Amino acid sequence: AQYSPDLIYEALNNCIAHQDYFLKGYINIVEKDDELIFTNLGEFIPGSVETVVKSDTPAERYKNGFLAEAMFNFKMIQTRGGGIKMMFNEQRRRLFPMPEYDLSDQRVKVTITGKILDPKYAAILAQEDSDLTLDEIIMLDRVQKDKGKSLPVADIRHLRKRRLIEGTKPNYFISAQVAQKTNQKAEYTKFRGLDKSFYLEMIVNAVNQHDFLSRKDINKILWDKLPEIMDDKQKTDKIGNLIRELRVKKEIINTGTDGEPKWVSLRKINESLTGEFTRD
DNA sequence: AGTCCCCACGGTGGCTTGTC
DNA sequence: GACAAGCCACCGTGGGGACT
Repeated sequence: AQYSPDLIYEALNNCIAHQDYFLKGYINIVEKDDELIFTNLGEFIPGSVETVVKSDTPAERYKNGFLAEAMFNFKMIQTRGGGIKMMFNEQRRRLFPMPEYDLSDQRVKVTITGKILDPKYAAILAQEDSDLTLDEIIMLDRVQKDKGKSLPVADIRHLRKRRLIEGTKPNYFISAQVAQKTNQKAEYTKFRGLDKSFYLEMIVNAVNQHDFLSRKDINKILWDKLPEIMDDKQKTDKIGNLIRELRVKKEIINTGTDGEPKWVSLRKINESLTGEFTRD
């Protein structure tokens, strides 16, 4: 990728000379796909990254020589000697995800991603009239990384109020506002999914068009229409719930077995019955 | 015969949203 | 702020097919 072995060695040398908040010890730098992962045994003195980023403490107080130097050497930042907050701002400038800190197990682990994860996240950062605070960007970063699962309720409320995110737990996603501004409407629809009534109608129509449909058939019909953010399990559950709803409403009925279902349209059965009567 | 897997089915609890 | 409604995820149970 973009980081050469020479740069890594140089960074390592500089790291050892420039540890401020890291205890001396073994420093590991791993380059993986488009990520750089720094690991260093020791304690993170400021306590939490949050306090550093959110406080208005002068940058130099929380300067982290090791990381800043390494990032400079990796050409990830433009100037030497920045603090932790600057790292966040640099990632912001490049429309990349925020640095990921893991402070568990008596070590400091920082993951810097060097690529755009969610185009909508990048688009919202790139907006010229964007008035986002760094806090908000960090929140949005959580949404692009884990659909906001790790965000406290207050943050979710805030983002929703600002119309930066939509969706409901556990499927938050970055809002349509951005999608419209950046001509990503089709992409947005794929993410948001469609009305439930649309899915129900699709099943009913499909069942009407065939003698019967297996569960696999129904899966195949709906799978690509469901939001991209859903994983396989969620899609399976979702379709199961849809089928269940139609069954309860007596729109469809399973004429097969549980193991090998054959879903048929009840309306169609009724029509064919009355049809036979009227024909003769 | 035993095991594994898929799925239906009914039930339920958590969460969000809308309404009053 | 209370309440209902809707949606989602998960559970246990059990039938049935495929495979060994």
